[in-house]
Amino acid sequence: MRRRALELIWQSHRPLGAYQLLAKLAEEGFNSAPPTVYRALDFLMSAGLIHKVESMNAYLGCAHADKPHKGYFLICDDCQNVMEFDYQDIHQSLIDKAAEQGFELRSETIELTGLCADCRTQEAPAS
Amino acid sequence: MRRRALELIWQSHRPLGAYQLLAKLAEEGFNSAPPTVYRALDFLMSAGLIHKVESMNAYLGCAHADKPHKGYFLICDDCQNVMEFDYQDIHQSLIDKAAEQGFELRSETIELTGLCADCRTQEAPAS
DNA sequence: GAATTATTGTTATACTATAACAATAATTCG
DNA sequence: CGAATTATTGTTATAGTATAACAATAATTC
Repeated sequence: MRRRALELIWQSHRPLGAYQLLAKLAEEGFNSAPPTVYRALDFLMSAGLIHKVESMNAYLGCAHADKPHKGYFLICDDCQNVMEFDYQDIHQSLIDKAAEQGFELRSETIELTGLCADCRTQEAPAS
Repeated sequence: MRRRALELIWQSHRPLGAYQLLAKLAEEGFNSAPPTVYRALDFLMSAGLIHKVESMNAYLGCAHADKPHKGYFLICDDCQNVMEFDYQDIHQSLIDKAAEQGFELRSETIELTGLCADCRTQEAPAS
């Protein structure tokens, strides 16, 4: 059931809401009330296999399940596609910046929105 | 009513949930059902006076209401206090990083958690 | 001061998430 | 093995966050 949840999240190239996932699982006969789904999501998150996109209340397969705990996202306002990226420079800058204020960094939520290359092209018809 | 909402958010030094705000307004006689409060929050956000902390579903007074649209937060896991900071280097790096992928940046959600200086001291009793 | 626009009120409901307890399945270890 | 422990899933109810849709009032414009 967790495995199937993960597969469904992976298959979607945009973030999936918990209840969207629930519906898909239900279609397949999994008798999945909200707690079941949220438990699966929690498990997959703590296993570092998915991330939560806080600004969308949605869940996304992690692009590199090896390195734990960094989900930096580029979210297209138009098509909702999400690109995950990893940016060591920024990570280090944030650690340093936090440390300057005596703050010990534990987790980072970095969610950027805008227009992806494809949608920019489409929104500028007369180029 | 928007003014009062803003004052209440400013008075709180940690992020305020919409329903917490609603309760405070109700105490003062404002007959504020959820839509009223959310409308005030939307207004204050689009005016650049407050930010939403996505990872907490809570709202926070903006530390520099002049420069629009940048809310970088350091959130203490322990005491929930939030420090807002502005970091031009990171902002520029993000723009560049996004542009590398053909992405036109519009908004940034940067929410960092960890331990603030005070709470670090307290959690390390034998120092 | 009538018409327009902006703001607030009201009711109902949708969406997101968890608490609390029950049942079942998997694992451990004598 | 098989009882005890631990992990996972099922079930019911409810808490918490947010918005739709329409009504009423207040402010502004001309």
